[in-house]
Amino acid sequence: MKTIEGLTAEEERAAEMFRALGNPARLRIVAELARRKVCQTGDLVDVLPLAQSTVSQHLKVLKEAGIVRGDIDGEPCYCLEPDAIRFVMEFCEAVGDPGRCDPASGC
Amino acid sequence: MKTIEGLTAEEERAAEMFRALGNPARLRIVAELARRKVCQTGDLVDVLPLAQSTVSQHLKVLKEAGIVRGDIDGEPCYCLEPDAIRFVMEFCEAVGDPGRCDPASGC
DNA sequence: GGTTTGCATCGCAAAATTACGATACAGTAG
DNA sequence: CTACTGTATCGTAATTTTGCGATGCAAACC
Repeated sequence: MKTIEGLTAEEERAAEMFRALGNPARLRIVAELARRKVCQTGDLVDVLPLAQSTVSQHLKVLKEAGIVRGDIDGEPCYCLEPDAIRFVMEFCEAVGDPGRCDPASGC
Repeated sequence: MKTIEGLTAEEERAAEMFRALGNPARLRIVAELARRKVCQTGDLVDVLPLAQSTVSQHLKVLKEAGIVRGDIDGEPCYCLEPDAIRFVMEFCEAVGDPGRCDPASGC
Protein backbone atom coordinates (compact mmCIF):
# COMPACT_ATOMS: atom_id res chain seq x y z
CA MET A 1 0.00 0.00 0.00
CA LYS A 2 1.30 3.37 -0.97
CA THR A 3 1.93 5.81 1.83
CA ILE A 4 -0.34 8.81 1.76
CA GLU A 5 1.46 11.91 2.94
CA GLY A 6 -0.52 14.65 4.52
CA LEU A 7 -2.52 12.46 6.82
CA THR A 8 -2.88 13.86 10.29
CA ALA A 9 -1.80 11.69 13.18
CA GLU A 10 -5.41 11.18 14.11
CA GLU A 11 -6.34 10.10 10.63
CA GLU A 12 -3.50 7.65 10.60
CA ARG A 13 -4.50 6.18 13.91
CA ALA A 14 -8.13 6.05 12.83
CA ALA A 15 -7.22 4.26 9.62
CA GLU A 16 -5.31 1.64 11.57
CA MET A 17 -8.20 1.08 13.92
CA PHE A 18 -10.73 0.95 11.10
CA ARG A 19 -8.65 -1.62 9.30
CA ALA A 20 -8.47 -3.75 12.41
CA LEU A 21 -12.23 -3.54 12.86
CA GLY A 22 -12.90 -4.16 9.18
CA ASN A 23 -12.67 -7.91 9.47
CA PRO A 24 -15.73 -9.96 10.39
CA ALA A 25 -13.81 -12.26 12.71
CA ARG A 26 -12.20 -9.38 14.55
CA LEU A 27 -15.43 -7.45 14.79
CA ARG A 28 -17.00 -10.57 16.26
CA ILE A 29 -14.19 -10.74 18.81
CA VAL A 30 -14.78 -7.13 19.77
CA ALA A 31 -18.52 -7.74 20.10
CA GLU A 32 -17.85 -10.77 22.24
CA LEU A 33 -15.45 -8.86 24.46
CA ALA A 34 -18.02 -6.12 24.80
CA ARG A 35 -20.54 -8.65 26.08
CA ARG A 36 -18.25 -10.60 28.34
CA LYS A 37 -16.06 -7.75 29.51
CA VAL A 38 -13.18 -10.14 29.83
CA CYS A 39 -12.26 -13.45 28.35
CA GLN A 40 -9.42 -15.74 27.47
CA THR A 41 -8.28 -16.79 24.05
CA GLY A 42 -9.91 -20.17 24.40
CA ASP A 43 -13.34 -18.67 24.97
CA LEU A 44 -13.08 -16.83 21.68
CA VAL A 45 -11.79 -19.89 19.87
CA ASP A 46 -14.91 -21.70 21.04
CA VAL A 47 -17.15 -19.02 19.59
CA LEU A 48 -15.40 -18.51 16.27
CA PRO A 49 -15.17 -21.04 13.44
CA LEU A 50 -11.43 -20.51 13.23
CA ALA A 51 -8.31 -22.30 14.34
CA GLN A 52 -6.69 -21.31 17.60
CA SER A 53 -3.66 -19.88 15.87
CA THR A 54 -5.84 -17.71 13.67
CA VAL A 55 -7.78 -16.30 16.59
CA SER A 56 -4.53 -15.60 18.36
CA GLN A 57 -3.30 -13.66 15.36
CA HIS A 58 -6.48 -11.62 15.17
CA LEU A 59 -6.08 -10.78 18.83
CA LYS A 60 -2.57 -9.62 18.11
CA VAL A 61 -3.83 -7.31 15.39
CA LEU A 62 -6.47 -5.89 17.69
CA LYS A 63 -3.91 -5.40 20.41
CA GLU A 64 -1.50 -3.63 18.09
CA ALA A 65 -4.29 -1.36 16.93
CA GLY A 66 -4.94 -0.45 20.55
CA ILE A 67 -8.45 -1.83 20.51
CA VAL A 68 -7.87 -4.65 22.92
CA ARG A 69 -5.83 -5.04 26.06
CA GLY A 70 -4.19 -8.36 26.85
CA ASP A 71 -2.43 -10.13 29.66
CA ILE A 72 -4.10 -8.49 32.62
CA ASP A 73 -2.16 -9.13 35.81
CA GLY A 74 0.04 -11.62 34.03
CA GLU A 75 -3.01 -13.67 33.12
CA PRO A 76 -3.52 -14.19 29.42
CA CYS A 77 -6.95 -12.59 29.31
CA TYR A 78 -8.35 -9.89 27.08
CA CYS A 79 -10.67 -6.96 27.43
CA LEU A 80 -11.57 -3.91 25.35
CA GLU A 81 -9.42 -0.83 25.55
CA PRO A 82 -11.94 1.73 26.74
CA ASP A 83 -10.29 4.63 24.98
CA ALA A 84 -10.43 2.90 21.63
CA ILE A 85 -14.13 3.07 20.93
CA ARG A 86 -14.23 6.59 22.28
CA PHE A 87 -11.50 7.64 19.89
CA VAL A 88 -13.34 6.17 16.93
CA MET A 89 -16.55 7.90 17.93
CA GLU A 90 -14.85 11.23 18.36
CA PHE A 91 -13.18 10.85 15.01
CA CYS A 92 -16.51 10.08 13.36
CA GLU A 93 -18.09 12.99 15.10
CA ALA A 94 -15.44 15.32 13.76
CA VAL A 95 -15.95 14.02 10.24
CA GLY A 96 -19.69 13.71 10.46
CA ASP A 97 -20.19 17.32 11.42
CA PRO A 98 -17.91 18.80 8.82
CA GLY A 99 -17.37 22.49 9.06
CA ARG A 100 -19.22 22.83 12.33
CA CYS A 101 -16.16 24.69 13.53
CA ASP A 102 -14.89 25.77 10.16
CA PRO A 103 -14.35 29.53 10.06
CA ALA A 104 -15.33 29.54 6.40
CA SER A 105 -18.74 28.23 7.25
CA GLY A 106 -19.43 30.77 9.95
CA CYS A 107 -18.96 28.15 12.64
CA MET B 1 -11.49 -14.65 3.95
CA LYS B 2 -13.56 -17.20 5.77
CA THR B 3 -17.18 -16.35 6.33
CA ILE B 4 -18.10 -15.92 9.95
CA GLU B 5 -21.57 -17.21 10.67
CA GLY B 6 -23.53 -15.69 13.47
CA LEU B 7 -22.79 -12.10 12.61
CA THR B 8 -25.77 -9.84 12.91
CA ALA B 9 -26.71 -7.80 9.88
CA GLU B 10 -25.48 -4.70 11.65
CA GLU B 11 -22.14 -6.25 12.42
CA GLU B 12 -21.76 -7.31 8.82
CA ARG B 13 -22.56 -3.86 7.53
CA ALA B 14 -20.27 -2.29 10.11
CA ALA B 15 -17.42 -4.58 9.12
CA GLU B 16 -17.81 -3.61 5.49
CA MET B 17 -17.79 0.07 6.34
CA PHE B 18 -14.81 -0.30 8.66
CA ARG B 19 -12.88 -2.09 5.98
CA ALA B 20 -13.64 0.65 3.50
CA LEU B 21 -12.50 3.28 5.97
CA GLY B 22 -9.42 1.30 6.96
CA ASN B 23 -7.33 2.52 4.07
CA PRO B 24 -5.37 5.76 4.35
CA ALA B 25 -6.22 6.87 0.84
CA ARG B 26 -9.92 6.27 1.33
CA LEU B 27 -9.95 7.91 4.73
CA ARG B 28 -8.28 10.88 3.13
CA ILE B 29 -11.00 10.96 0.51
CA VAL B 30 -13.67 10.89 3.18
CA ALA B 31 -11.96 13.69 5.08
CA GLU B 32 -11.71 15.72 1.90
CA LEU B 33 -15.37 15.18 1.10
CA ALA B 34 -16.25 16.19 4.64
CA ARG B 35 -14.45 19.49 4.12
CA ARG B 36 -15.66 20.23 0.63
CA LYS B 37 -19.13 18.73 0.93
CA VAL B 38 -19.01 17.90 -2.75
CA CYS B 39 -16.33 17.31 -5.31
CA GLN B 40 -15.48 15.57 -8.52
CA THR B 41 -13.07 12.74 -9.06
CA GLY B 42 -10.47 15.06 -10.50
CA ASP B 43 -10.36 17.20 -7.37
CA LEU B 44 -9.49 14.14 -5.34
CA VAL B 45 -6.90 12.99 -7.85
CA ASP B 46 -5.22 16.37 -7.44
CA VAL B 47 -5.03 15.94 -3.69
CA LEU B 48 -3.91 12.32 -3.55
CA PRO B 49 -0.55 10.95 -4.71
CA LEU B 50 -2.32 8.26 -6.70
CA ALA B 51 -3.23 7.59 -10.30
CA GLN B 52 -6.64 8.56 -11.55
CA SER B 53 -7.69 4.96 -12.02
CA THR B 54 -6.72 4.14 -8.46
CA VAL B 55 -8.71 7.00 -7.02
CA SER B 56 -11.68 5.97 -9.11
CA GLN B 57 -11.45 2.47 -7.71
CA HIS B 58 -11.29 3.75 -4.14
CA LEU B 59 -14.38 5.80 -4.81
CA LYS B 60 -16.11 2.70 -6.06
CA VAL B 61 -15.27 0.87 -2.85
CA LEU B 62 -16.58 3.75 -0.76
CA LYS B 63 -19.73 3.90 -2.83
CA GLU B 64 -20.34 0.18 -2.50
CA ALA B 65 -19.86 0.43 1.25
CA GLY B 66 -22.52 3.12 1.32
CA ILE B 67 -20.16 5.75 2.62
CA VAL B 68 -20.19 7.97 -0.41
CA ARG B 69 -22.83 8.98 -2.87
CA GLY B 70 -21.90 9.56 -6.50
CA ASP B 71 -23.38 10.96 -9.65
CA ILE B 72 -25.66 13.59 -8.20
CA ASP B 73 -28.15 14.78 -10.81
CA GLY B 74 -26.28 12.89 -13.48
CA GLU B 75 -23.14 14.84 -12.71
CA PRO B 76 -20.15 12.71 -11.76
CA CYS B 77 -19.69 14.31 -8.39
CA TYR B 78 -19.37 12.81 -4.97
CA CYS B 79 -20.51 13.60 -1.47
CA LEU B 80 -20.71 11.78 1.84
CA GLU B 81 -23.69 9.60 2.57
CA PRO B 82 -25.04 11.27 5.69
CA ASP B 83 -26.41 8.09 7.20
CA ALA B 84 -23.06 6.34 6.98
CA ILE B 85 -21.18 8.16 9.72
CA ARG B 86 -24.25 8.08 11.89
CA PHE B 87 -24.50 4.33 11.50
CA VAL B 88 -20.86 3.86 12.48
CA MET B 89 -21.28 6.07 15.51
CA GLU B 90 -24.37 4.25 16.67
CA PHE B 91 -22.63 0.94 16.22
CA CYS B 92 -19.68 2.13 18.29
CA GLU B 93 -22.01 3.47 20.91
CA ALA B 94 -23.69 0.10 21.23
CA VAL B 95 -20.35 -1.64 21.58
CA GLY B 96 -18.69 1.03 23.64
CA ASP B 97 -21.27 0.94 26.37
CA PRO B 98 -21.26 -2.76 26.86
CA GLY B 99 -23.69 -4.00 29.39
CA ARG B 100 -25.10 -0.60 30.10
CA CYS B 101 -28.36 -2.48 29.95
CA ASP B 102 -26.94 -5.80 30.92
CA PRO B 103 -28.91 -7.27 33.83
CA ALA B 104 -25.76 -8.93 35.12
CA SER B 105 -24.11 -5.57 35.66
CA GLY B 106 -27.05 -4.06 37.47
CA CYS B 107 -27.77 -1.80 34.52
C1' DG C 1 11.61 -36.05 36.29
C1' DG C 2 7.54 -36.33 32.50
C1' DT C 3 2.83 -34.92 30.88
C1' DT C 4 -0.80 -32.05 29.93
C1' DT C 5 -2.93 -27.48 29.05
C1' DG C 6 -3.40 -22.92 27.07
C1' DC C 7 -1.54 -19.74 24.28
C1' DA C 8 1.82 -17.39 21.03
C1' DT C 9 4.72 -17.65 17.13
C1' DC C 10 6.62 -19.57 12.78
C1' DG C 11 6.29 -20.95 7.97
C1' DC C 12 3.71 -21.47 4.21
C1' DA C 13 -0.20 -21.52 0.71
C1' DA C 14 -4.34 -19.36 -0.85
C1' DA C 15 -6.91 -15.40 -1.35
C1' DA C 16 -7.69 -10.52 -1.31
C1' DT C 17 -6.15 -5.84 -1.82
C1' DT C 18 -3.67 -2.15 -3.95
C1' DA C 19 -1.87 0.43 -7.66
C1' DC C 20 -0.90 1.21 -12.28
C1' DG C 21 -1.17 1.84 -17.38
C1' DA C 22 -4.11 1.00 -21.14
C1' DT C 23 -8.44 1.33 -22.85
C1' DA C 24 -13.38 2.36 -23.29
C1' DC C 25 -16.89 5.75 -23.19
C1' DA C 26 -19.84 9.82 -22.85
C1' DG C 27 -20.03 14.72 -23.19
C1' DT C 28 -18.20 19.12 -24.92
C1' DA C 29 -15.59 22.14 -27.99
C1' DG C 30 -13.74 23.02 -32.20
C1' DC D 1 -17.22 14.63 -37.88
C1' DT D 2 -12.90 15.03 -35.02
C1' DA D 3 -10.42 16.15 -30.94
C1' DC D 4 -10.28 16.68 -26.32
C1' DT D 5 -11.70 16.16 -21.34
C1' DG D 6 -13.06 13.71 -17.38
C1' DT D 7 -14.21 9.12 -15.48
C1' DA D 8 -14.92 4.38 -15.24
C1' DT D 9 -13.38 -0.15 -16.23
C1' DC D 10 -10.10 -3.83 -17.63
C1' DG D 11 -5.96 -6.56 -17.17
C1' DT D 12 -2.10 -7.38 -14.54
C1' DA D 13 1.83 -7.30 -11.24
C1' DA D 14 3.22 -6.54 -6.53
C1' DT D 15 2.01 -6.60 -1.98
C1' DT D 16 -0.75 -7.71 2.00
C1' DT D 17 -3.96 -10.36 4.48
C1' DT D 18 -5.96 -14.55 5.97
C1' DG D 19 -6.00 -19.13 7.78
C1' DC D 20 -3.93 -23.33 8.98
C1' DG D 21 -0.86 -26.88 10.95
C1' DA D 22 3.38 -27.37 13.27
C1' DT D 23 6.19 -25.88 16.70
C1' DG D 24 7.79 -23.40 20.86
C1' DC D 25 7.07 -22.23 25.60
C1' DA D 26 5.66 -21.51 30.24
C1' DA D 27 2.71 -22.96 34.04
C1' DA D 28 0.08 -26.56 36.43
C1' DC D 29 -0.28 -31.24 37.47
C1' DC D 30 0.99 -36.22 37.88
